[in-house]
Amino acid sequence: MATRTRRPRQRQEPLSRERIVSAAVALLDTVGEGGLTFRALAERLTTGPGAIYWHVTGKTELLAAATDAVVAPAIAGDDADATPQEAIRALALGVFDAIDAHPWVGTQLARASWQPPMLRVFERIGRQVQALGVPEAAQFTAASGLMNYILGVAGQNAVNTRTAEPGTDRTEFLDAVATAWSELDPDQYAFTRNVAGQLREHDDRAEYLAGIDLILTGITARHRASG
Amino acid sequence: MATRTRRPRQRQEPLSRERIVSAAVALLDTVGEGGLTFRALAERLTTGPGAIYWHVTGKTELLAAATDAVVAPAIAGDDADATPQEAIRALALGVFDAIDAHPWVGTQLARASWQPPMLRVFERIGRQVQALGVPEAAQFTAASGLMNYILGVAGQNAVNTRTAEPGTDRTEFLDAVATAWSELDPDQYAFTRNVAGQLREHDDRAEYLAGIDLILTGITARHRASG
DNA sequence: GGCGTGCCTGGAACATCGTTCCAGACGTAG
DNA sequence: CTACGTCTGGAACGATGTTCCAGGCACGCC
Repeated sequence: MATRTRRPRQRQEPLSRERIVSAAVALLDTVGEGGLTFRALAERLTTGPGAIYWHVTGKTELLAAATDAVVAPAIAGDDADATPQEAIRALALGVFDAIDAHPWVGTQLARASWQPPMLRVFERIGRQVQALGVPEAAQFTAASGLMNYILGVAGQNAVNTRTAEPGTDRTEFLDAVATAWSELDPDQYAFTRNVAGQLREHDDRAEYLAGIDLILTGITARHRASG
Repeated sequence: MATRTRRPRQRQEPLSRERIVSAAVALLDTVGEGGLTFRALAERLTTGPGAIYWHVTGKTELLAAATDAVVAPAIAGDDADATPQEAIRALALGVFDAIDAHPWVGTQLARASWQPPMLRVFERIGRQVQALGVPEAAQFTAASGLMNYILGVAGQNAVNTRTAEPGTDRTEFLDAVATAWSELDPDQYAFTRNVAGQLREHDDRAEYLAGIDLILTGITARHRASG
């Protein structure tokens, strides 16, 4: 009988950190944030909850790893031949699209900035801010301003997709909110009522970019010869 | 014996929604987000968990009510005689200070925008954006840009105070992060290393306001005669 | 005065979660 | 063949949000 020594356990596959993280991502994508359970994860991997803890310290680390696994590739582009503005826009869009594809990432990014994924974003933004000619003393302010805006939108997108019931479409949800807005008290909420229509029609992505541009305009306008 | 008819139950006080909410705020302030438990809350009110559910539908509503109770008074000022910029700054500072005093509010605001507290902020910001002379088509973008920035900072403040161990001071925490930054790989994280010093010295409040000003500059610069 | 009715209480119980524990299977080195 | 360290997975623990329900209390009606 041939030696079966080289088989990697005769189980299907030997359960590794990578397999766990990718199963977690799949679970999060299909069942949402609340669906990531060590028991559900164990079932998906045909094992028990205890086995997972051998490869991962806990849920916090697992979520961080899952987030990094999704965001890292999304922001990996080169800014070689692009204006600083274009590079920042591209970077911001990378984050946006990652969240759009995996809504749970929004919550996670907002909760765990200063960790690998967002730290990478911060570094990339900072370099472009430098390239923009912002004086050194103002670079931190400019970069973290952009970061905070991005994180704010991240959280909002997460909220919007979480609030919407699983079945309903995103446009239905916006429609519902817009309708609620237009029924607010005309005295107390004059402005909100007024822009309810714009909320209904607006394009998330475009609006997001417009916000980025607003900040970029502010940054460049302030640090120019005669501003 | 005098009639004891008019006494409001001879228990201490008859347990009302207000009493529950204010106990929840007190609990959140002392023990943090994770400390708000229906059991702990019941003990504080010398009752059982079940009684609370008669006045409040669940934890979500309780958190929302607690947040509103803290934020509503914090943003209740009149913008009568102030420039739009000043009014927006004052409003933003109101939110900031509320979060500073009650860190759990940050998480909550970021999670539940489009609800009473943040809706009020949105309305107030919107009016000032109007007063700024922003054309109608761009008002929604400007107002939600500001909102998203505020919500981003809200989330970050919450993260910063949550991450820091209960005992450590905030400056210690910043110091630790700054040190970690300055020990990053010089090639991969040149910019981040560079601004580590600014992170250590920076004033949260001032930095926050600077971000607001950046966006305000962007808004006004864009919508001016020859922009 | 009795007495039912409905608001409100609070303790027990349930389902589920993150996490820990541990007996044992597996492959490898001696 | 045996001993050991790696890895498994099911059971069990403590805590949580929530539901259930038997009972207490004040008030309105006879």
